[in-house]
Amino acid sequence: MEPPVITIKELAKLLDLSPTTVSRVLSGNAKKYRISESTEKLVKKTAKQYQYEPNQIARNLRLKETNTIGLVIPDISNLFFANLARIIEIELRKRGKLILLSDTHDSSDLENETLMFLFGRKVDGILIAPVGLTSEHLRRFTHVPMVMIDRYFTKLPIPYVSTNNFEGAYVATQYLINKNHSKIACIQGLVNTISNKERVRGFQKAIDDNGISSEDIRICGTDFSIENGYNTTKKLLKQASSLTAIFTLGNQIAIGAMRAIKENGLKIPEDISIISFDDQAYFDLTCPPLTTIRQPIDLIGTEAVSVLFDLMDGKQAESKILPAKLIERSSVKDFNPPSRSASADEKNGLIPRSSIPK
Amino acid sequence: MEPPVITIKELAKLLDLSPTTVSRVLSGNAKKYRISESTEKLVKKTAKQYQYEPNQIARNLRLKETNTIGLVIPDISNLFFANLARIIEIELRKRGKLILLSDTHDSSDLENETLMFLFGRKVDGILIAPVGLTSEHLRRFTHVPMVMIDRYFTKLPIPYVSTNNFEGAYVATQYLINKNHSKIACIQGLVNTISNKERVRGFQKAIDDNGISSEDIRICGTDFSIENGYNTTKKLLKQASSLTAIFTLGNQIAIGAMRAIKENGLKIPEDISIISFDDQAYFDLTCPPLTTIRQPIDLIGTEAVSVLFDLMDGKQAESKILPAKLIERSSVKDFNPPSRSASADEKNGLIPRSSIPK
DNA sequence: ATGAAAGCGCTAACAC
DNA sequence: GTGTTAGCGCTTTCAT
Repeated sequence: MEPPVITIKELAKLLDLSPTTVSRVLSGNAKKYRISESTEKLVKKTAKQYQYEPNQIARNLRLKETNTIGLVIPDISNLFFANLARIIEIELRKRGKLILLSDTHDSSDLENETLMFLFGRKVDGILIAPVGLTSEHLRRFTHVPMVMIDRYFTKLPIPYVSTNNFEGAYVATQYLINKNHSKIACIQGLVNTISNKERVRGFQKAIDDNGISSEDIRICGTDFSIENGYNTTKKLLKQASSLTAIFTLGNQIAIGAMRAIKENGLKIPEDISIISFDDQAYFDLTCPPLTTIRQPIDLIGTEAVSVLFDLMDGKQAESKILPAKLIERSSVKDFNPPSRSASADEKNGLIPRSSIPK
Repeated sequence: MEPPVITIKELAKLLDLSPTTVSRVLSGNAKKYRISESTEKLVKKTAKQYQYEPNQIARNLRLKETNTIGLVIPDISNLFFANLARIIEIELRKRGKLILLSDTHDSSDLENETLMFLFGRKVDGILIAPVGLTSEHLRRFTHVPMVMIDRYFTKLPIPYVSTNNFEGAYVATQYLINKNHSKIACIQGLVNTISNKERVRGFQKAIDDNGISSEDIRICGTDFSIENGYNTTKKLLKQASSLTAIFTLGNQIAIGAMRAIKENGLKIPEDISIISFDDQAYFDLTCPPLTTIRQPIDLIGTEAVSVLFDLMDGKQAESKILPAKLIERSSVKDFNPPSRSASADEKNGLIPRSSIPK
């Protein structure tokens, strides 16, 4: 199992040339340095023959660039980030960059550690969806080209690309209200992250604009996980019996919420309506198909990469807030009592929520 | 925007010490070289003060190890791989390694290119779910520690960790047959990959073992995408009107298939039953909840990393085939004509498939 | 208890 | 057209 590695020096000796010449040919600068065609050919042929592959580490050290971009995200198994990672990978590959991936599991400590690592690796740039709870540790890295995606901090001199979370949440909430819901729970994600805060703000604004009493609504939940969606919904169903609709602030929260609702023998939307932030491919197949606010994931990815490259080129880089879009399916019913027909749950001996008086 | 980078040399000058001493302290070898406690403390303090962070590139060049593992997968936005990536990330982080991620989009060319890149980056090891169509290009990299996950080649001297695809598919098919299905279509993934071939083999074996005529079954489809699931199902529904069950060989294929079935106004499982390879978190929420064959994703990830580290330690490394598990939900009905009740589709003017005679 | 010097593999001034 | 040399930042013999 002999590693068949050949260096430029060895190649040079083999060819009875200097490493310089070999290097020049192999990095495509033969013309520029007027290397004779015969040597150029010979070098290339021999390199191929010996399967020469440049040692990028040495190259990086010399050139002070690594063609590597750090991608730092909170959870690669969340389809939102997985999809984002995919589009980013495509964009970066086009530009000849490789991804150094780090999953922070929503831990600021891991994030900080990771950034130190990436910094040590001399990545050319960083694309980060920060955990979002603290921002100060990011300041140390403002000298490396960095753009924040999804989650961000406005007070940092670091550009960002994200969804218009406020507007998306406002639209979702208004949609619920238009369908005559007023007893609404909002199950939020990681509490102090900006995307969460903006969504909550949008929710709250719509509630206020419509003159709905703050006693009618609930804002609860702790993070973007399935478990949070599940546990919070379970609690809500136990406590707030008059609830008619739930707004989940993330795709995984929605899964957990739907699971809890189902387990409790309730029907969506007959007994309780649900709408979620962040659309995913399978939401048209759930029971029932889920009404959502879709984020422009591909656009976020391409824009983020584009902004990062502007930054690396020393150009001016502007933050971008991209619009979200309501995808209407059938998980929200027009809550207009009295209900037209008894739901299937009566068979299970459960009191259908739709018959509970306001 | 001055990059606050300080090197060991500068630190040494500042401290009026040699780079050697500084290096020794900073790499935790103060004791070993009997550095005086006072200098040790001073060095550490100053390093911290100046936020010294070792240049890993230089370190790598010298040490010939990068603490980086290449992770090569066909599609990071496929939840199977996203989940795999997550568990692998966790395991590698425990061991102080970073991930160089590459998405090959099921292209052997990209895969080959990527491997060259990774090789040039001198990754310590490679975890790869190869595209799986060709294997020869992998031979060039047999000198770097590598383990294949999910897809693999038995003829290569490279260990692998995967699911027992044959058995899983056999169980799924037998399950269908036990429910009295015989007109079954199998929508496959990327045709020549081993995971696909093994699943098809399991399907075929169950068919044969039960004496079902090959004319009753269909094996079609091209790859693991949602689109393939959708298009193939559309075609099947048009052509094979007597079909009673579909076995999809991947989670994304299942999404596409369900979407096509739904679009055609058919009901699962009343009109057509469906079972899928590769369970995902949301499959208990689809309409109806999907019966699946679950792969032990976490185990695949931890085992793969463990085998890779054995390899890197020069130890013997064994391939592993892990068991799959049937998750029974409600997308397969007992196909026992005559049907008990007319389905809802009659309202739409559609002839329910369940009433089509064998 | 500490330092000098060499070298990892590459590229780029600066020769000629 | 091609070669010499130096150096990227680090670690590690070998010295003292």
